[in-house]
Amino acid sequence: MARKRFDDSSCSVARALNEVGDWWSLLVVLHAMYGTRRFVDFQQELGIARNILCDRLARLVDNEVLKKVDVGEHGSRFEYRLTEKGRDLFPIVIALRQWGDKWNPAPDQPALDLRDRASGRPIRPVTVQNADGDSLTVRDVFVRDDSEATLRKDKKQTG
Amino acid sequence: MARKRFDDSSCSVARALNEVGDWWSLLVVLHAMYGTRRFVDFQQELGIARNILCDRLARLVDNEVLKKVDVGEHGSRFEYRLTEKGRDLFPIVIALRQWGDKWNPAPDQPALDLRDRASGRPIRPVTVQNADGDSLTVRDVFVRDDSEATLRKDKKQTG
DNA sequence: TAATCTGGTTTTAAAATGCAACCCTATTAG
DNA sequence: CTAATAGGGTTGCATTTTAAAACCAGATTA
Repeated sequence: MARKRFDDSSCSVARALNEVGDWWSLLVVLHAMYGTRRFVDFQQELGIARNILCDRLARLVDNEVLKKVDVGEHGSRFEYRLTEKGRDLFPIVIALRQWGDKWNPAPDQPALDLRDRASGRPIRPVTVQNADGDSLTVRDVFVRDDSEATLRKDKKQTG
Repeated sequence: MARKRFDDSSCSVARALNEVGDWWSLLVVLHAMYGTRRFVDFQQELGIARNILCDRLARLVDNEVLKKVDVGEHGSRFEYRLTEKGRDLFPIVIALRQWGDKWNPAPDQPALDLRDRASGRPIRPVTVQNADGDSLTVRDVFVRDDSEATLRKDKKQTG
């Protein structure tokens, strides 16, 4: 049988992956962040099959990550632009890029150098931080269980 | 034909997605961060097919996101534990969770409450920051092109 | 000795993917 | 005015992946 979906999963990570967790969607979002807006440009830059690109764009529009804008200009009639929800994927995309650059660096070319437009200086590595802005590892955090405040049972859950 | 792979892509995001960008891998990593280590536990918590779990665990071990440890204890003979590379996915997983909680909140239950173990206070939203620690949007950054320092040509590239 | 647990592999059917070909509208070239 | 071309898709088909369930084998427990 076919791929399982997580639409109604109690885990928000699973629900997020349901919207942008397949092979192409996040790459489409990435290129949209770099300024790509037109169907043919996505297609050529990504090397994605046209029907798959159609499907991904439609799904991203359905999920309100992109919006489809009718621009009546010569030839190119539609543009796909990021919504606020889509732009909000920025930390995820950058964190993925940094992880890839760190652990699977391209042998020949250097890592992409992203900089703050205002200062011209490089951005920081994306980290999880506490209220004071100190970076935390997975071992530095705990889940404050909801039931902790009321009743202690049924701990294990997907998510 | 089958799924395209990005092993040799010049884009580090594509290479990262090649390792953890499918439907299950990141959920496996997520549960590993929550403490899951044994095959059967992953299988039950995720509701994943056993053959797919086998494949994902093997791929994650191949990519050095997990390591397979032989523990000769009663019954459970292997454990899958996160490597440093795997633990380094922490910001990505948390950013995904926060994005999911923000844009697709579960109707009934509240968002997972992650806290700093030391202070007991909630963690911050994961953001991209400049050198001073100020949060940046996608519009606040630019790519310092490598060729910018030498020669200005051939701008467009996957990644 | 039988039942059970762990960690798989095999089989089978349903989806997803990639490629190429086709379609329709709007623009540009001649 | 007609032909060629670009944008944005849709359709058909062969190949891969996936999911589910059945099966398997070594070690432990009953």
